[in-house]
Amino acid sequence: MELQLQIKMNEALYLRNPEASVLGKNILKHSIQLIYKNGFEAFTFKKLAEDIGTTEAGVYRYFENKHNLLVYITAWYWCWLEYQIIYHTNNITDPVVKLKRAIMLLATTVVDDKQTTHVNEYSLHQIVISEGSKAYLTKQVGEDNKQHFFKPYKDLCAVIGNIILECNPKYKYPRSMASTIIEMAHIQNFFMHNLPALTDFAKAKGEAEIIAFLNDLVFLGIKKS
Amino acid sequence: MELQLQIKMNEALYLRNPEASVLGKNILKHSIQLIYKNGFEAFTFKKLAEDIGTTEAGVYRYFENKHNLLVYITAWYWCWLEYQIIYHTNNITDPVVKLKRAIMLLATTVVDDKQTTHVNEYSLHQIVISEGSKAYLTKQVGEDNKQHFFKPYKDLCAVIGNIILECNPKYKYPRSMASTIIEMAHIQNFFMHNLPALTDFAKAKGEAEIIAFLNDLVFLGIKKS
DNA sequence: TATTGAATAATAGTAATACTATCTTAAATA
DNA sequence: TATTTAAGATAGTATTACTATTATTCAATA
Repeated sequence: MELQLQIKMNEALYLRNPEASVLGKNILKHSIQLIYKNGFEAFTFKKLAEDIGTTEAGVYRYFENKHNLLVYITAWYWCWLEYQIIYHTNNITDPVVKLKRAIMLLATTVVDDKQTTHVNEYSLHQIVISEGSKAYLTKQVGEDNKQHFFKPYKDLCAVIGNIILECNPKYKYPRSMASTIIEMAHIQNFFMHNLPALTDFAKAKGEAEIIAFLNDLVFLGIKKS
Repeated sequence: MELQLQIKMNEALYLRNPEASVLGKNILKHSIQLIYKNGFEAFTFKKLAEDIGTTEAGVYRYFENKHNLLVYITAWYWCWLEYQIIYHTNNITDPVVKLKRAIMLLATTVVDDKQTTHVNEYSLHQIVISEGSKAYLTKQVGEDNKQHFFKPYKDLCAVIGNIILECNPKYKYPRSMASTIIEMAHIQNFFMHNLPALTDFAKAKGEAEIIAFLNDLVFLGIKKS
């Protein structure tokens, strides 16, 4: 049996649902490829269209602009990751073990998930690391937020925040700690690979060390006194 | 006596030293104004030139492109901040007090420094919060790093990392902890103002709470066991 | 079978962006 | 005074980020 994991996205993010047609799925697949390869700045709908074998106008029928497409694919990633975390912590009772598992999932290089043929999760994870924050670091963040573009990120943050509260119901900053873990899992990874002087991690065994650092940070930080 | 604080910047960042001429200083001043007001995406050399009363070509004689200008002004900020931290922790002997002071300086809204007439530190601080990471979140980060564009950030990180080591010489992640503090001082501030669900801070007494959170994070994290 | 409609393809066009080039003038310096 | 240097003025180009229009395909419905 093969389950098709379908993620329901905010309709305000697109003009036409990209997961509901062949062209739409191609737009997602090739966007992820191109942004991963050349970065978001160099990414244009024209290049994307050429890559797919359609026209610029074709892409514009799905997404208003490339910013919304970036928000879409990062939001998709947060949804997917929340699902992964809930799935992999499902019947764990100890919240400490749960939180450790969540941190591991956040900080580990993702392997491509065959359930979603039109999304390469590995590339998408790398995009979230390098380009993810550009989705909200804009002047329109307020407008975008009103349209609930960032709900998937907030939901993930809430899930992790709640595990933190399970560990220590008296901890005062569960959501800030959660967003710190999420951001740092990515930023420390980026620094390790690109600006290693900002970290204490060797590229070789990098990920394990990032996880150790985050575990240290969290469990010492939220410890009951 | 008025001391003129002169910050010596990496020469690879500019074509002509902007701090050495009236036009150059105007470019810095008005860039900061415009980027603060409209964001980096909407910022163009044409608009900047119009704002100053010069021509696009005039601006291009100082900076190769707007990316380098962003790197320049953020690097300037890191230099300035490092100076502030060193100045304000100068004759403090207790490293814990030192570190607290540094965190406060990192997380507090900056007041404009009258010593530097062509740089509005308040606006620049806001730019570093909202646009700062775009300086390194690019495909050229490797190239830029080879030219030492990010040295000021690394130096600041090293200064804070060393204070951390003074507090606990055995702590394993001084640099990652330092970059975490720096990044989080800004990101939590951004989230608090724009995506408050990702934090536990009320806009009202916000900054004090961010400082409390960071202190918590750091001092529990680096405590000798 | 004919008709409709939805998705897509093909083409064209525009304003703005991110530059480069060249020429002139004005000021500073040797 | 001659010469270098900075700045101003103007023009031009390829690319980007769109919008608009028309034509084609194909499947569902009357």
